[in-house]
Amino acid sequence: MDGDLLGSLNAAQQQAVQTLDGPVLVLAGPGSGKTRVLTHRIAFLIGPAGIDPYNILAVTFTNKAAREMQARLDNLLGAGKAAALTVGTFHSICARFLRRDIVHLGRERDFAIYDADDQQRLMKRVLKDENLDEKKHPPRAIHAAISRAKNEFVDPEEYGRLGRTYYDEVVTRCYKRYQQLLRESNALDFDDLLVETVRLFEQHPQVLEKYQDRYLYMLADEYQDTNRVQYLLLKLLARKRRNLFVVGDEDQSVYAFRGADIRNIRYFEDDYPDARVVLLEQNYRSTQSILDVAQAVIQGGEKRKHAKRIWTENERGTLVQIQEGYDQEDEAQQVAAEIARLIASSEYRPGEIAIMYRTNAQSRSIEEALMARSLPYQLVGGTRFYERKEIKDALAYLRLAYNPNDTISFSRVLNWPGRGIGDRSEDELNRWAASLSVPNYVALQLLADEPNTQTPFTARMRKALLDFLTLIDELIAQRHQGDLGELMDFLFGRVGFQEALLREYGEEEGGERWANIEELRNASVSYVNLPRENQLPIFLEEVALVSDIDQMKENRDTITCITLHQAKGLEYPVVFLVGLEEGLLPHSRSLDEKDALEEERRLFYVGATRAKQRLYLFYAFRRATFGRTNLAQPSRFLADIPKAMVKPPARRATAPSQQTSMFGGRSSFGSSGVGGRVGSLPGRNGPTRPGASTFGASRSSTPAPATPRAAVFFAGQKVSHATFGDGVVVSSKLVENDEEVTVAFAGKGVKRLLASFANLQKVE
DNA sequence: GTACGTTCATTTTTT
DNA sequence: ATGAACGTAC
Repeated sequence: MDGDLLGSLNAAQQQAVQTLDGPVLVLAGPGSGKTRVLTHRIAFLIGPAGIDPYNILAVTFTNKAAREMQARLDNLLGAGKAAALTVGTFHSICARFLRRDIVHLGRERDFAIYDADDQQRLMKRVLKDENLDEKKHPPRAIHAAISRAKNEFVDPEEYGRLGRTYYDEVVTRCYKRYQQLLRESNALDFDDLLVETVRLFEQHPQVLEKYQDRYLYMLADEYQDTNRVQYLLLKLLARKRRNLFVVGDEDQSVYAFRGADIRNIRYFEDDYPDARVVLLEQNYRSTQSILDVAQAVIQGGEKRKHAKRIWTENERGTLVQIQEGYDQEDEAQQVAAEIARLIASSEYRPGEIAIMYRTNAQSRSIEEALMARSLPYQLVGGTRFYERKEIKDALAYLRLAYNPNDTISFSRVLNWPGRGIGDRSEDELNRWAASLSVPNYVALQLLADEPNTQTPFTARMRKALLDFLTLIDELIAQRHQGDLGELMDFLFGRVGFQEALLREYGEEEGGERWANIEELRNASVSYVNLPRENQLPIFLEEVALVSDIDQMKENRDTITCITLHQAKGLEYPVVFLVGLEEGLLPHSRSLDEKDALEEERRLFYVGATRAKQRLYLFYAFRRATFGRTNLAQPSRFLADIPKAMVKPPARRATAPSQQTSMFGGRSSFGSSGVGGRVGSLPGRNGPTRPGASTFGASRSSTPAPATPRAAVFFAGQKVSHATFGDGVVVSSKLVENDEEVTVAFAGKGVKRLLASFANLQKVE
């Protein structure tokens, strides 16, 4: 890390870092070192300015970014110097505030945090309670409306006042019931974490003042992605001292769907007319070629208020490459082939390469292609660890041990593993508890304490329910008696977790799921040093608030497969953007809204500017969605890239009689037909000769009909040689009944060998 | 109350 | 294509 604090910064960065008091708005382009500016500013405050880190609050976009910032500060200042700094996402910071002060709102500290899945379940319960048809009122849609309202800081009453239509009325009713159930369960959903914090500050000025007096300096990253509630939070906290330092980039705003509002940048300038505005326009990350392409795409859109002039002193570098695949498998295949080539030539390591896509569903074909070549990769996103059913079930028990009134967790494990409590019993319990207006757990306690009360349960139902109550109470007792790990051991043994999984899923899958549970058990060891009472709550909170990107393993040397959204803030020497087609990027759901379309464009921009040295843009000629294949049109954003900015297309080894060149027959992207190229179907035109050209390595399983023999080796294949040892095939071509293989040997350099002669052994 | 079969929706993007 | 959700049969 940098030796001195300021020497390594340019003039604009220094200006931002050294501003001591007052509001600062930093408008920073991609790769302009804004993370460094934030970190160095904190270091500047703690060091030269002599501010106690206890008095600084930094909001990052992900928990991963928070951890990295702490690590950098340790490097700059010395380990532990910045330990008292408050740094994290809005959500984790608010959760912390609320644990401390939610009692001012007349609520309990031990609240549960509901994630997307919990929210969904709760929503279904609401629709049931309100006698609404799920078909007619999709829980997702209603919940989305509620979430939007919360992000705008609109409560159910106001929502009702604003509403005009029947649908508004339905949402209002659901919103009210939803909040009521949350309250009964002593739970907050993600949005509530922020909303309730603002409410706390507004209703209890003395609490707000406590925080205002503590946080003398505040910093926020990715400011363009803040929503109204987050904006209010910053505004309230900064009102007294006005030392608010925000960093953002309008061109990278890609979270409007969850309420992010670019206008917050303008509001900042309105709220603080004296704000110092710093522009960071120099890019240190990408080559000129990559920046040219990114700029061409972003400038093809609407006019922006703070149009920055991004520039770089970096070299021109390799030209950006646009490439068509026949379908998603071929696209993935070509990507994998090119990656294999880059790795084989020792130019790049797997960890320096990323593949980015619009939707998680696209990862599948990519994964398969990488797997087929034994290329190491990691998938960010998809089904997350903490969203697996068995994990959620285990967590539900743990949550009940902390907060037995948590309705969603309660109903989740009430009859898992099966203990004779069916839908009938559950419905009766729900209704009975509702009639007493108490949570289910409390209702069960009443049932146990007063055996003579009139209840709707048969003797058998009663026994099953009371057994469940005993189980919960044992868990609660155990939580006070031992460490988190011991609680888990007790839980798994008591409910027969492993047996239940094996019974339900069989030997193989059940075994895998149990292995996941063991992994969860392992995670508990990192909490053993905390005071016993804090282990469970802190564990549950972290589990609820970690994101996928936080889980990313940085030290592993693997190719990263990631959505464009999650890729924000990251950088890689080599980036592949795949699926650049109409309907995918821009996504079909954003086609009829101008703002949404512009957001898609920015997403493209974000993806392209992740690349440091090499950028590949891929699209497919046809693509399967929902099991149906359709012809695809190249993304309209590709049409904004002048031809001179991209590398002339690589000629495929399987060149059909007609052209395969992607520009052929078309004046530009986006328009004109795609006809005449069905002939480029790989595998139909004879054998593929792996490695014969950059993108020719499409290995088709279709047998080669008319060639003497097929190639045995392909780019990326690991081989071993008697003299040279282990190596990786760079390329291979067929020469007069033999195969000429170019191999990169570890430590021995690149050799050209004849397969018949060299006795190369395939490894794996 | 489970076990199997059929249907249906699912794909934006996430703290 | 795949999995969740619902239905009918034991």
